[in-house]
Amino acid sequence: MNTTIEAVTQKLVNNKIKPSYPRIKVMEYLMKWESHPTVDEIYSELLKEIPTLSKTTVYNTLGIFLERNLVQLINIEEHEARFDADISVHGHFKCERCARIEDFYFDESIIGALSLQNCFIREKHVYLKGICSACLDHNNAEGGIKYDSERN
Amino acid sequence: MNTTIEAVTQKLVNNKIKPSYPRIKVMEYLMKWESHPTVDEIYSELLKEIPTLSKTTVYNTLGIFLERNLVQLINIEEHEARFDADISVHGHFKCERCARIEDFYFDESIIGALSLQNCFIREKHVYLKGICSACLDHNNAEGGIKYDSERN
DNA sequence: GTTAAAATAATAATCGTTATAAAATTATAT
DNA sequence: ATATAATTTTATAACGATTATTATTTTAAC
Repeated sequence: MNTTIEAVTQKLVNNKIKPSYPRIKVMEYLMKWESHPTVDEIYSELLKEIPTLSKTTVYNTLGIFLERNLVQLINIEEHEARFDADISVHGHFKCERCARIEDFYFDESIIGALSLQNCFIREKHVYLKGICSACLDHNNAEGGIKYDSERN
Repeated sequence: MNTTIEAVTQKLVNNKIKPSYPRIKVMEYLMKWESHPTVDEIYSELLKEIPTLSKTTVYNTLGIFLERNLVQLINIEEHEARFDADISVHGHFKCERCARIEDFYFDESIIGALSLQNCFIREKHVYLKGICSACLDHNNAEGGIKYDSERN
């Protein structure tokens, strides 16, 4: 993914968003670090580069990006909005132990079937919670709780 | 589904939850009306029958039910926790127009595949947003916006 | 350069939820 | 039965993420 200032600027301009410095930086951050950051993470990280930045601006900016469908809102935990610049339909797995969020991909035709015929579907969200393989390994090494690891 | 007081009481007792009146009523409400209510909906509805009820009790009760895995938390809209007494893996479709939430079922083996090998998966959540068929019909009758209705 | 529009920042308000502490209820032991 | 302890419920306050409001700054138009 091209995350140069020019490319990000172009992306904003293409979507009729005036490419102000804060906007460029927020988008750049989302594209560069695909960590599904919270507002606070974005804010405190960018504050290092933009000392005058306010959290309101981050909220406003993300609101615009959502409206224009440049990012998607990830709603895994109540009271913790996260943002993803990858707007393709994909799933998120959150590890309850290390809190990391992993992307995963699937054939999106599998959902939205059956009873939902004749609906207009705008958004598809899939998320899982559990313990990631790395944390399972640690847990097992320490002789912790026994979890059934899932094999597909 | 059996939603008599006795059956609900039994359900709580089986899960080592003391079957107090508020708890029975909250569970009964969730089982009877499969509308995925918010805390406020549960609270204001039950207040009619239990005038001394406090919202804290509803929160506490739902918290216990979540812990014991008697209900699941539905996280479709930020700032609007909803609860579902159907803990089977199934999806929710929320109509952006009429706000109704429809259940839908799918083969759960389809998610959690691929990259998530060796993870322990505790929860699977799938939700969609869009316009339901009824609202699409109204919209079309009124000559509103054109949506592509989805046919699977 | 001056004026108008837009974006940003600072501040306050809102609202769902959680925490705390008091009151009421229920269970236990004598 | 009654006193005591434990649990549950209630009332109240606190919290924190988000939103609204207003002022300030920046950008664009003339």
